[in-house]
Amino acid sequence: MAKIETPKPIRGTQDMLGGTPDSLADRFAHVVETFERVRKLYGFRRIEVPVFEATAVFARSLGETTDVVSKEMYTFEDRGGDSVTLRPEFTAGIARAYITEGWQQHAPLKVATHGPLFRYERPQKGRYRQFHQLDAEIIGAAEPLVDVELLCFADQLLKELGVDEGVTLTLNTLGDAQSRDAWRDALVQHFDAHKDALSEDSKDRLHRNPLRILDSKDPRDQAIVADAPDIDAFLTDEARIFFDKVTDGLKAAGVAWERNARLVRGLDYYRHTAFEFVTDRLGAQGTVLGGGRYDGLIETLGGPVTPAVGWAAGIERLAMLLDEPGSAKIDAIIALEDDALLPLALQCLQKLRANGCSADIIASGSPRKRFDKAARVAAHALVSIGQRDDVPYINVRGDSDEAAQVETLVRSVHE
RNA sequence: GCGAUCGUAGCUCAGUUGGUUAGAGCGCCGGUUUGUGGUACCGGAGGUCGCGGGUUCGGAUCCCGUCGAUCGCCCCA
Repeated sequence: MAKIETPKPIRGTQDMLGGTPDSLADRFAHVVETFERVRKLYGFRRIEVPVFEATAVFARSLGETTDVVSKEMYTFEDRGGDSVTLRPEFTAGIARAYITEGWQQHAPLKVATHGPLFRYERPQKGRYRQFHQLDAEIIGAAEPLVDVELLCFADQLLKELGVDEGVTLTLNTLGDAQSRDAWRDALVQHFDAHKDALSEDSKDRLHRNPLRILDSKDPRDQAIVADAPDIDAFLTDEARIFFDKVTDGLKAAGVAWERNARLVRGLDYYRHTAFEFVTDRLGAQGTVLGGGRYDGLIETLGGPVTPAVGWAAGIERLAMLLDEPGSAKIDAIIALEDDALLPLALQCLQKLRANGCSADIIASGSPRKRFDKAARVAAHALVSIGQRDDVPYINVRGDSDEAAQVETLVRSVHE
């Protein structure tokens, strides 16, 4: 008989198993739980949006020339012949839902979600083809206060996760459409003048996405970038005032930040506030949480002119920054030393669980060695069940409060 | 898409300049202690040495290709 070959997992996907002290699965869950808790503190409503959308949703809102759209999307034709795409990010789908589901009636609307995203990229540390993000958006509010609130949410989340050490908020403004366009023109002019000295990548970026030259890592670009004009000189009065209000608000709220005049965002729809929480602890993937204001996006998707701000955070990246949570002990582990007593053991198990005590049982392998196995399980109480001279016994070992409770419950089963 | 490193039991890894039936620890299964005992002893199962070619009398070991992993470029959370 030919051996059945097990299909391999898809490149860039991960399987995660919890239950060990350093397990990614447990850290992952902890990040999501913390997000859910803090999200409620800030009054963000929970939403769910589809994992796939009509391709146009992403192509139009992210910009056709962005790398994400031009070469990283999982796009395919469904059986009906429609082009659909696995979401590479959250914002576009949420903006679409805002328009098509009549969520405008709730504006200003604070929403949050989390889930898997898909991008066809070369996997490396902190970067996967199926990855997961936390996401928060405020739609239909133009005030800088809202940007501040969103950043406070992000800041508190990182603090509660205990990853704020070594993570800094870097902030910039891209101005309004007028400011941004003027700045962009000036940058193109500047870089075009030094075109020959630019790296190959940046020559390409010059036409495709000139703003991105600013954060090029290529040494050849550094000197030219250093002389490039900042956005500040091109800000309209309104854009300047807006940014000042955001920074004043952060100061009042006690959120630490640093200005990075070179910070731009990869996607076309950003305006005004742009920010990233960055760290040097994740290799090449420095950004742990990033976002900004995208006032033009909803209009681009065929909706009414609607201001909005949002951010997304990589769950895997946050999980990697978490200090080892330490494996949680279960309350009781039962060692079944005589299979004849299985019914009694089951009664004990169910009694414990029904009363809120976590419990598990070792009942496989040599009965003799089951106690030894159970003793190695991280548990508050070790319950051994067996019989001697045909007399059943239950022993409970452990000296914590949890162990005492376990003993009481177990004794109540077997009198 | 480009570059570098790596790929041996379920897991972590040893395998000297290519040379007989490829090893260890952990885990798994069983046995020993007639015992209330977490650390002991003995035994067992489990490997197409990622996959495919090539060089050679002979390849886990050398060469090429391929797939995968890791790290970086690009891009981004």
